[in-house]
Amino acid sequence: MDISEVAKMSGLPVSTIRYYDEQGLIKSTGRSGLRRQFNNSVVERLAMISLGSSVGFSLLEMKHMLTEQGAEINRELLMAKADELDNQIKKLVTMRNGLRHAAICAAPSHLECPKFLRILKVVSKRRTVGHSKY
Amino acid sequence: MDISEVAKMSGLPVSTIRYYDEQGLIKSTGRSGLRRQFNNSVVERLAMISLGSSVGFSLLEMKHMLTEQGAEINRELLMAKADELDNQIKKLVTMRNGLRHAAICAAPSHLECPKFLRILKVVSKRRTVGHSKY
DNA sequence: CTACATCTTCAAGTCGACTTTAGGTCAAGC
DNA sequence: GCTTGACCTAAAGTCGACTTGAAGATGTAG
Repeated sequence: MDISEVAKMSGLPVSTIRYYDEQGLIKSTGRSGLRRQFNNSVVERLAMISLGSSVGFSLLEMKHMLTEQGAEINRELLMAKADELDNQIKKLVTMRNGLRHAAICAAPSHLECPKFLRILKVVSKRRTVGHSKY
Repeated sequence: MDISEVAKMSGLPVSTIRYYDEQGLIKSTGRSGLRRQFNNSVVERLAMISLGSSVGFSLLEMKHMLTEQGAEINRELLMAKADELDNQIKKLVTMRNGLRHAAICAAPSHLECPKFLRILKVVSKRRTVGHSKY
């Protein structure tokens, strides 16, 4: 299938798909003339990449996670990434609860509300989901 | 307090603090000579900003959420952002479960595992936490 | 009073993740 | 056989979030 078909099915711009190809995140099955050809599986792979980046993984990280033929190291990596996500989820929940509270709180400024301030104590310093080896 | 003191207390680089000041995310209480002076409250504000960006909010979004003197519109905004986080949390949980499963799954490639593929169906198209008005 | 550590500004540089642009290729339909 | 539309590459541009660098000002210790 042609790249525009992939674009339609995945909802991603053609330019992005080409970019992911260049970066080695996806592979075409070959060329027809100079046109890249893809099979259906690339659509799932793209969905996975989109999900990954939506939760804060870099393209490089996604590349490592999506290597073909599950190697040992890969499974460990996946577990490690899952743990990172657990951490991240805690932060999100903290922030969400904080926001909901702030929205109904009577304190003049959110930063003057003790309940709101308490949530800040939970925060660690990491800015993104993953900074580990991969 | 001097900027380097703020840096020490917040764990952020001086350059970042100056940058946030330029961007209007924080305010100094004034200058002593040409040196910015800050009071303790800026440390909580910085913690809040860090938390926000760690969960995917842009600096501009954080700026809107942290305006002083809770205006009506602000509380609505906070609720809206909390809802966005709820969405985001669902995605994180989905991804985490998917990763954990993939790590123990027997399928040769994760993308061949039906359970793993199922999680992809949950995915929406949003890449970041917020693309709303603010 | 002078040295110097610490601040200042402003401009330019970096990085990831793309997008845009310019110029070129090719299969298909008229 | 020529036009057209979908594709191609390579290079440059963009955007957010900072960092770095150069050159200058200032508070404080000796």
